[in-house]
Amino acid sequence: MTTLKELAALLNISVSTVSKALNDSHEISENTRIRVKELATKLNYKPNRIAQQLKTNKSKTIGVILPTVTNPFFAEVLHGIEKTANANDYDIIVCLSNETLHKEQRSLELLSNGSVDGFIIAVARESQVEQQTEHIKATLKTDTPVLMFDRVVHDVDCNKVIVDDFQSVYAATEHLIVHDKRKHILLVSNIEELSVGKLRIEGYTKALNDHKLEAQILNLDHAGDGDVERKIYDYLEAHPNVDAILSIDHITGIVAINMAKKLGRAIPSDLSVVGFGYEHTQVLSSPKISIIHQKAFKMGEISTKLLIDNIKDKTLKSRTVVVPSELNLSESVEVHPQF
Amino acid sequence: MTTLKELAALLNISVSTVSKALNDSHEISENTRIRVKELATKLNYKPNRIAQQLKTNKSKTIGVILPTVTNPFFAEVLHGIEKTANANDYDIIVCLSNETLHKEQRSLELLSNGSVDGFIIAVARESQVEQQTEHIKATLKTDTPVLMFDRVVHDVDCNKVIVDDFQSVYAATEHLIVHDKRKHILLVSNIEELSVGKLRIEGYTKALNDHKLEAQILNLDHAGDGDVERKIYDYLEAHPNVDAILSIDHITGIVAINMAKKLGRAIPSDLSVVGFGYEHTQVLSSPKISIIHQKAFKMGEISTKLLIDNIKDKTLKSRTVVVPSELNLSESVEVHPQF
DNA sequence: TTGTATGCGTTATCAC
DNA sequence: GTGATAACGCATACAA
Repeated sequence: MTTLKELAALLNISVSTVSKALNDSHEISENTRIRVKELATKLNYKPNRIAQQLKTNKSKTIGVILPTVTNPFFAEVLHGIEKTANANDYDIIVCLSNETLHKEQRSLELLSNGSVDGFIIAVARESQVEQQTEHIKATLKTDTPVLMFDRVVHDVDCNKVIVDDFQSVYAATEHLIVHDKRKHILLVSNIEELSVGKLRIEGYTKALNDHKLEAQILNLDHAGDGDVERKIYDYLEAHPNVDAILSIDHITGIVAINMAKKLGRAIPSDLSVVGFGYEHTQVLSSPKISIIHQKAFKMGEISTKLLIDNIKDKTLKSRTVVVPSELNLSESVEVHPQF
Repeated sequence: MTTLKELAALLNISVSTVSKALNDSHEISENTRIRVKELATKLNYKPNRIAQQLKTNKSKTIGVILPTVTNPFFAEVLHGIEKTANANDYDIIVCLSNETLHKEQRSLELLSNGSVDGFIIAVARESQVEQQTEHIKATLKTDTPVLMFDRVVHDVDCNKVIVDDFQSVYAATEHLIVHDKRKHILLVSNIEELSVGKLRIEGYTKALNDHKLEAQILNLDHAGDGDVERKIYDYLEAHPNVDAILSIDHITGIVAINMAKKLGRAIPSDLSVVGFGYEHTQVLSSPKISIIHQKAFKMGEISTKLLIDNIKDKTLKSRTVVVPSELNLSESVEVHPQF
C-alpha cells in the first residue's frame, strides 16, 4: 500500500506537504497540488483508514449485534442499517448473538475498544428473558452510544426503535371481529417469552375483551417443526368453531393455512388467517394470508440515523421511536381474480 | 478509554513496563506485573484495537460483500462466516451490493485501505451477467486475498467455494425419472441469467437427454410476484401431462405446489415437486416439497477457513472447493403419517 | 508556499 | 527488571 512517505520521497517534498496537497489545503500551490495528486492516483494511493482512525479517535464504524440473520425480519433490518450507514460514510461490523447472552456480552466487550463508535442491538432471547442489562449499561458508561431496537430492555436509558406490537395486533384482531365478523379467533404463538410476543398477545387479548369475546391461545414455544404442524392440525380438528387464526410470527400462519385446507376449511370464507410477514410471505401462501407487515427496512434506517446523531452529539437525550406496521389484507395481493 | 500512558502515570512507572507487564513478559517482576494488572482490570483497561492494527498492519477483519441478505441462502452463509471468523478472532464488515456492480466496486474500493485483511464475496447479478472482473482483479493485485463463493467469475485466479449445481440438479432430475417414473418434468426458473442458474439448467437438460426425455422450461426471470403464480398456473393448466416440477430457486417450488393443488393435482401421486430450499422451506409447504438443500452454513464456514489460511500465507495457491448439496425427499419430513 | 515537529496508542529494540 | 526511544501512517500546530 502506498503511503504519504513514499509519495513524498518520490516527489522530493515533505510528508506534510503531500498530506496538505491531498486534502486540498489552501496553503499549497496549484502546481504541487497537481503534481501530488497525479502521482497519488497513478500509484493508487489511499489514505490508511486505520491510521486516520487512530488520529481522529473515531472508527466511523457501527457495531450491529443481532440475535440471528436467518429470520427475515432481522435480515431486512440489517439491510436498512447497511444502506443508511453507508450513505453516512459508516461501515458496519456485524455480530450474531445466536440468541445467547454470552455471545452478546462477548461481542460488546470485544468491540468496546475503539473498534466502533456505537452499537445497534436487538437483544438475545436469553438476555431479554433473564432481564440481563449489565453489559449494556457498562457499554453506555464508556460513553459509547447504544441503540436498541425491536427486542428492548426497558430498564436501560438509551435510544430505542420499536414496533407497535400491541397496537398492530389489536387493530388486526379488531378487523377480524368487526370487518370479518369472526367470533372464535385462535392466536398461535411461538414467541410468547419475548417482550414483543407478550405485547402482541396483550393486543389480541385486549381486543377480544373489548368486544366481549373469549381468547384461545395455542402456544408453540419450543415446538419442533413437525410438532408445529401436528399441534395446529389437532387443535383445529378439535375446535371446529374456530373461524379465524392470528399468528404472531412469520411461519405458523402459513402452516395454519395449509392445515386448515387439509381439514377442508374454506379460506377466507370459513376461516380468516392473519400472520406477521415480510417480503415474500404472501407469495408463499395460497390462498393468500393477510399479514401485519413490520417496516423492518425502515426500522433499520431510523435506528441508524438516530445512532449516528447520537454519536455526533452525545448530549442528546434518549428517544423512543415507534414504527407503525401496516396491515396488508389478502385481498390486496389478489392480483389475479381467478386465483 | 484508559490507555497505557494513564496506567503508567498512576503507577509512576514507564509505559513500556506497563505494556510488558500486561503482555506477561518474562523480564518483568512478579510484583509489578500484579500491580499493573490489578489497576488495569480496576480501570477496565482494554488495548486500543486501532492502535494495535496500525502497529501490526493487520486489521483482523474480513470484508464480506453479499448481493443481499434477505435471501435465506446468503443469510445462512453469513451466519457460517460470522461464526468461523469469530472463532478465529476476526471481525466481519458486511457490505450489501444490492445486486449492483457499482455498489460492489465501491465497497471493495472503500475497504481496500487497510480496513480488512481479505474479502469474501458473492458477486452481484449485474457483475456476473456483464462478466465484470476488473475490480476484483485490482483488489487481488494489492495483495489482498479474495475468496469468491456461489456466484463465481471463472476468469479470476482466487479461492472459490461453489455448490455442486450441475450435479445436484442432475441427480434430482434422475431421481424423478428413475425413482418416481416421471416423464414430463417441467423446470421452473427465475435465475436463468446467473451462472448457478445456467448450471442447474444444464444438469436438468443433461439428465433428460441421457434418458431420452424432452426438456420444458418455464422462465420467470424478471416476473413480478403476481405474475409468477399466474404463469405457473397457466402453464400447468395448458400442459396437463406435466408429472413433475423442478424449481431451481427457493420460492417457485412452493408456489408451484399451491397452484397444482388449486388445479386439483394430487401431490405427490400425480405430481412430484422438487425445489431448492433452506431451513424453513419444507415447513412452509403442504404437501411437503422435496428440496435440494444447499449447505449454506457450511459454505460460509469453509469460505472463511480458506480465506484466513490465505491471509496467513499468501503464497498458497488457489483452490476451488465444491460443497455437495443434499437431496431431502419430502418423505423424510413426513414426521406424521396422517398428514 | 513549504517543511519540521509532535502525537494518536501500541509494541519492539535497545540501553541502563 | 526497568525505561527511553522509535516506529506504524496520518494530520496539524507551528516554524521558516
